[in-house]
Amino acid sequence: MQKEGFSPKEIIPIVNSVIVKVNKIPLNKQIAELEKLAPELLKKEKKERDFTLPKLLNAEKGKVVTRFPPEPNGYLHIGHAKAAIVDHEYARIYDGKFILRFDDTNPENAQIEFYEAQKEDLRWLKIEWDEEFNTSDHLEEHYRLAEQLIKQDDAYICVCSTEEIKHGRFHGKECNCCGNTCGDSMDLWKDMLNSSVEGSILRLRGDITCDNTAMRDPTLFRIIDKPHPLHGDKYRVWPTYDFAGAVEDSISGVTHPFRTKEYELRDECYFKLLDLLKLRKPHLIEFARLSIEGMPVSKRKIKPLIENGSVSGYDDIRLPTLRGLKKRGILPEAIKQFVLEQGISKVESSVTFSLVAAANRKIIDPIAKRYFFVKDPVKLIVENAPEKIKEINFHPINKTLGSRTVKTGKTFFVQNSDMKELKVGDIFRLKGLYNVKIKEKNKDVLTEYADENLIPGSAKIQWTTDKFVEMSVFIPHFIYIDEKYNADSLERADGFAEEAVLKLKTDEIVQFERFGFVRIENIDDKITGFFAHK
RNA sequence: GCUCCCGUGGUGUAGUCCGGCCAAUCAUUCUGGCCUUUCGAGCCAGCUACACGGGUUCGAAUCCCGUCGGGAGCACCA
Repeated sequence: MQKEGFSPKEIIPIVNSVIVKVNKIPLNKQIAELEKLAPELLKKEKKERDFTLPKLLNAEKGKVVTRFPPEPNGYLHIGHAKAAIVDHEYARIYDGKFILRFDDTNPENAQIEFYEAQKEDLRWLKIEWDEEFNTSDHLEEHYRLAEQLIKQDDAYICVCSTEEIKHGRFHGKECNCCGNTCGDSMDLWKDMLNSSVEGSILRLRGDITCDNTAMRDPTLFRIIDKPHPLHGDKYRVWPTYDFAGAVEDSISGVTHPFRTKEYELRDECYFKLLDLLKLRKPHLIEFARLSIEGMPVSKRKIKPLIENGSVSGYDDIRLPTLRGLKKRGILPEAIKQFVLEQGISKVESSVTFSLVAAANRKIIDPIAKRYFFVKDPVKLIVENAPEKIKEINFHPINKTLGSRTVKTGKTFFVQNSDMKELKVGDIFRLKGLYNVKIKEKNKDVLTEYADENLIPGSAKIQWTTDKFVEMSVFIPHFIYIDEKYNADSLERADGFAEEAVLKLKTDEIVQFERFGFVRIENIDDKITGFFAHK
């Protein structure tokens, strides 16, 4: 508009006067007029939102490299899944490379079993990596770079106590070690590596008065005299996260490293280190941690529960670990969908589990077989019951799932809660079978056969015959409420399932009609269910 | 205390960089209806949001200043 010589200032008054005129016309005439002039403006079309991740800055097809850098110190949870999925997804979108890197530079944390366990978790998520390595395998290179920093006098050895260092950093005061020359530091560094000196650390010469406290001469290397799960006693000087993370991202060619936003303050340190080392600088991106309401992710909260037996282990269905989610019948595809829906914003938020459930339901509803499970069963007798051999489909729409055949007599079991809703004289339908009329409600419920025609609006409830299978379904609830462990977080629903569930195998996810989606597990020949969601 | 990040309906999220196409997206939840031999799915409708206060501008969710609220960091843990 301005290009054509008009300015908004000139046009706005004209527009305003026209609006006044148009508004004087009755609404229905306005609509009629618009219908003639531009009918397309009257339709409001629904926009579809796609859940692809936003474009990456400085990204070129074929040249994007991402990485997922877990510390092998536990099983992966939904938070890891977010990082891994985002990393993996970007590499895929840009035809790039995705690296799995174990950040195992603290022998006190790294544990041998978790290298493989985490890979299993990733494979279950259907995440494949193009390259895999351990940061601990690059230690010699880290040492070389450390020495480079010392030679440049950009780092120095500090032998002060933790307390002194803390104090100095807090008040922005240098310690005496800061005056160490590069010669001094190099000698002390060699001592760290080769002798049994204790307590020395290598510190970056940052800025002890910097507003960003992460820059107040952060620790780059420290001594940890503990055998490493992969390298044993070979090394005792280990890089900290600040050093190892920056260096590894750079030298392994990562172009777009992602991390959670609690590291944001360390960005400055990250880039300063790479500057001093004359290494390539990747494009760092931070996002908020992902947390699900009532399902804590932190080890601080989960570990005690495992140790005191409040939960069965890291695969407890109340936990947001990948193993826990798997156990309750959440599919990896649903987790991926859920994560991508959340995107990579920096807003700290707590998401309801129903978003996970919705994603999962969308996938399993069309393919999950339906079965009858009767919670808190009561006996139901049908007078004049015709003996039937009835074939009932496993799915209302998806006929390829087949059917089962049930032989019925006059004894059934139905849910106590359903019977409470009905009174003597009511007619309801044994779902898939026929109608019955309630005659008496005592300990058992006495009914009589009441025709087979469908009665619109009547209750249709699930049932079993007297050939039932006793089983329990475990239902998870919030494990933490207001920062407190919820002792009622695991509910057990006991009841009778129809005989056909005996043919189910471990890991099958079915729907118990009017109950919910349940993953089946055969434990010691006893069939058990784990509740996923409604 | 200091520094940094964040603030869009009940819950998430798009839009914020680069002001106008935003009487604000999509999902989920909830409510009502339709449909259905499930309380599931599907379909339709509805509710509810730019934290607050100033400023800049013809025009602000978007830019500036301030306030408030939430989070993070101030580790020899990542």
